[in-house]
Amino acid sequence: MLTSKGKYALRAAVYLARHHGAENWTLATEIAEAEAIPKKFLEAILVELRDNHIVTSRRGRNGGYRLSQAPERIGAGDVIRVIDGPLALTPCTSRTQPGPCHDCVDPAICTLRPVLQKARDAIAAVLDGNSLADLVDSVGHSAG
Amino acid sequence: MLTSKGKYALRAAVYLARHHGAENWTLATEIAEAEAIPKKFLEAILVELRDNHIVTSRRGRNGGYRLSQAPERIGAGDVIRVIDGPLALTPCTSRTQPGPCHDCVDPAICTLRPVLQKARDAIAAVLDGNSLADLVDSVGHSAG
DNA sequence: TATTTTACTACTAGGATAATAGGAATTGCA
DNA sequence: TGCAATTCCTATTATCCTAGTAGTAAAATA
Ligand code: FES
Ligand code: FES
Repeated sequence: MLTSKGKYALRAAVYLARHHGAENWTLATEIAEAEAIPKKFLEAILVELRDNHIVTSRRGRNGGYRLSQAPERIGAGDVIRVIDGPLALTPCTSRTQPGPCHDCVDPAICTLRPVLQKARDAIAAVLDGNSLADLVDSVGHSAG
Repeated sequence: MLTSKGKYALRAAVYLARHHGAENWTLATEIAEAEAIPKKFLEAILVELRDNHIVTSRRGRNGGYRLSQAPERIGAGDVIRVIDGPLALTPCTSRTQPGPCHDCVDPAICTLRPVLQKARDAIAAVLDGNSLADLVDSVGHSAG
């Protein structure tokens, strides 16, 4: 399951994708109200997305947030990874943040890993294969 | 990510699959030692698996645990669902425990659901498509 | 009846989640 | 220059979840 934070982040990103334009800065307040996300919580999320180069921010009057790249070039998986961590089901099958499984007796002959690896690949294929732009016009008819 | 509990459960189930036989009862202690799982914790896990008809138990001397069905008929996803909950990334995309997403403004026109639905289907295809028997002999060459 | 083994109930330490609060820093405008 | 808007930063909090541990009861067998 995604965390609320992860869902908020994805919804905010899709909102920015929907309102994406050359010099179009969107206010945190606007996103918070439109998507019913607690404002202060959303601010923290946007800062994390900024630190990970998903969004760009501008302070002061006429400030706000916008996507760092075109919505077509940002995958749903990119946003989720930043906020909720790796898509994989175990450290040993993560491609972006690989690590050892401390609780597996002998990782070299682990019987779980092959399946979990396939599961990760399947999840990543879907989440990385759908950009924010895809999500924007996916209501009712999701893309491949 | 799976929880440790979920991984323990899957490892225990694979152990039982590897030692599956007509009247072959395996001790919790044996599994715990072989898989380096805290014994008391494993007992609690096995009770949950029993309550959900994944394993069958027998008390007293010569007691123990065994799979309720042939290893070929139990999917990896079945075990994970019991211990870690739905495979889906959101309540709205769960097939086994569907529920509303309280934090989505209007679920009827949710832009996230189509992709998340595909993600769930992809995960479920892998995890339900691989039985415990598949896992047993999957070291190094995972099955389709 | 003694021993083995599962079953049940209760408890705990630590960490993660989902926020909230208050103010500092920056920018634009009058 | 000063004010207002807006992001940014640093705590703090309540609640739940995770990963166990401890002790005992119940059942089956020899
Ligand atoms: S080594 Fe990662 S699940 Fe076994
Ligand atoms: S309704 Fe479930 S993610 Fe929007």
